[in-house]
Amino acid sequence: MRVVTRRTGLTADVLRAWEKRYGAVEPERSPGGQRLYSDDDIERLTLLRRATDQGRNISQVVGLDRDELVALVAEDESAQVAADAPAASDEAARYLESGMAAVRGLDAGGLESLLRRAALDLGAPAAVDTVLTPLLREFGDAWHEGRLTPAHEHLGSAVIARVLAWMESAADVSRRAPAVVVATVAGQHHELGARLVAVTAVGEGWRVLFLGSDLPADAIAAAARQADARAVALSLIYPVDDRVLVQEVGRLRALLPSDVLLIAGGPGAERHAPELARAGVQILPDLPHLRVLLRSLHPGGS
Amino acid sequence: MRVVTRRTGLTADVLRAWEKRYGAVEPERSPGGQRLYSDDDIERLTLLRRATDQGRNISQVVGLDRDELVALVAEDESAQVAADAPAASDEAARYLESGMAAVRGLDAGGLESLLRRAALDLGAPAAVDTVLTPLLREFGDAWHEGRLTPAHEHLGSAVIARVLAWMESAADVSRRAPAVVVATVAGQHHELGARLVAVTAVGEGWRVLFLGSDLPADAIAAAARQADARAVALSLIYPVDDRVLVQEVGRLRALLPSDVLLIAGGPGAERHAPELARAGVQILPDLPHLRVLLRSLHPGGS
DNA sequence: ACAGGTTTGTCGAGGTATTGTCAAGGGTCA
DNA sequence: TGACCCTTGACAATACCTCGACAAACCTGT
Repeated sequence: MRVVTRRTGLTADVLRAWEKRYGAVEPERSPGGQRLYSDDDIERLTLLRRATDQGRNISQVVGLDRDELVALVAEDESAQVAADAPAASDEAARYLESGMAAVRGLDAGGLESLLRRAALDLGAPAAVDTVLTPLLREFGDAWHEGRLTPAHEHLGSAVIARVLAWMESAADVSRRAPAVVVATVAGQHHELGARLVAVTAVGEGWRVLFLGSDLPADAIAAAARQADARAVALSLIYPVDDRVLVQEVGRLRALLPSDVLLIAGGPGAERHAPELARAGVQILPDLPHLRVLLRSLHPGGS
Repeated sequence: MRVVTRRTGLTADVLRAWEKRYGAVEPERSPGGQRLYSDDDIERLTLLRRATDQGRNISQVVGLDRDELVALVAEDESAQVAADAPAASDEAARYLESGMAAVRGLDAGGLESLLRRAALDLGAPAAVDTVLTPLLREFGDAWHEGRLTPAHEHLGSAVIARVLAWMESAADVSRRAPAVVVATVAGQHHELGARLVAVTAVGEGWRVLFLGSDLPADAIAAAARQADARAVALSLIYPVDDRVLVQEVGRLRALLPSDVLLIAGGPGAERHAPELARAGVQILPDLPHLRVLLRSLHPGGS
């Protein structure tokens, strides 16, 4: 089945070889003898592919059951993430503290130059992971707990958005780099999450098409096709209406060419992880994971 | 196993050599004879690698057990952090190579965006120490050896100057930060050296007064006094006339308030180190040393 | 300073195991 | 009918394996 090769990223030959040689999956057959894969088969094959992508060798992982595979893949992939995830330093802690102080004093200019300095000092990946993201989260928490007024929170978020835009524009990328479409669904915080994704992708040497929020699936798919994108990344934060969200993402998946990877992250993605994964969406827990994934799609990043 | 080389950062050859020569680990074997490493093996190998990375030699650490290794590595690495010179990474090597390629192709725009990306990716200190400085040196060498024409060299230097200016301006610093005056004596390469110093100082949170080249001692002293500078840094490259250089620096020292530190670096400073040191000038061999010194004068840098 | 010796990472040659891919000839499906 | 899929049996490319040798870096003792 053609569908399966697209979904799993394996060639038809490999599919048959694995079945014949190791009995990796045993799909039903149509009356005429053609393979009919179930959703479980596809999931299993995808897991096997991810395991082999990490360097495992088929003959050794093919005997594992679903849960063991999930564990193995999670471990391998997170080991890889851990290998290059920027560690929180005490410098980062100092930036965080100064940043909070600047926000409390409504000192937008001070905050902006502080954050730009942090970005240059720590490097973009470390700054994003250990300063900007935590700061954003802290704004949100402090606001909910009444330690900051909405005005403070807005000011802080706006400055972070500006700094992210600066980082994104500072390093423009060759026209021939692979493209990724970054999109959101609606709302203002959404857009910040998407900006984080965009900066991360640019840092890995990708060409980024940043589509604002609130776009229907067709528009996103059309943009991806026109830009010849290799991937589409969605930032899902508020699950405004669960049903609609999952449905819309599913629709997008169907509209995209099947060799375009659809990636989702954020709380909204976590919550619906099972359905989304089954629909062929790659769920990522955080930016370091995204970084690793992008690198595996386009190693020549730097 | 591929997995192991990824996770430990050791090559397959080294893995086998250690096993054969020292019995560092003794992995199980598959029926076909391939090595099957356990998680403990991987941990142990990683520790061994870290120990050797710190300069230990294998034969001496290979006999230690896990806990001893952990202690040893922790000690070595913390000593390393104290020294905090950014280590050259292979990312840096890639940037260097692409940078040279861009220069050979006279692709100024490409070089500029590459270097800005490097700065954001690695962070300013690491970028300056492991990309920009080596690149500058390489331009010089290649030019002397006829591998680059003067035009290439000039183009490269000009782009580096622009990138340094961008880095310097990106993070402007609070009015209340301590100030340092950065000056040179004459010539165009001089100015690049001084720009490197300026960027380093800005990165440490200092307010920088960048005075162009070719200023007499009185003018520098006057500027330092007016800006209430804590230090004056000189980049001494061509010792145009040795006698004049030493004399002029001595005069500057005399004109400056005695609580203002006078710092000098570069080949010109190295050559006259004894006299200059005797005159009360602090000589520094490279930028990491400067960074440490600045930090000791103004710890709240970040 | 310099000739030996040791340590250690890397490479090549020659071989086996594993695994992806291909060609040929024929069947299935809309 | 044409596009797609099937099976089988090669085939080729990787990936690992061992062993032996080499070269650079480092350490000696003179």
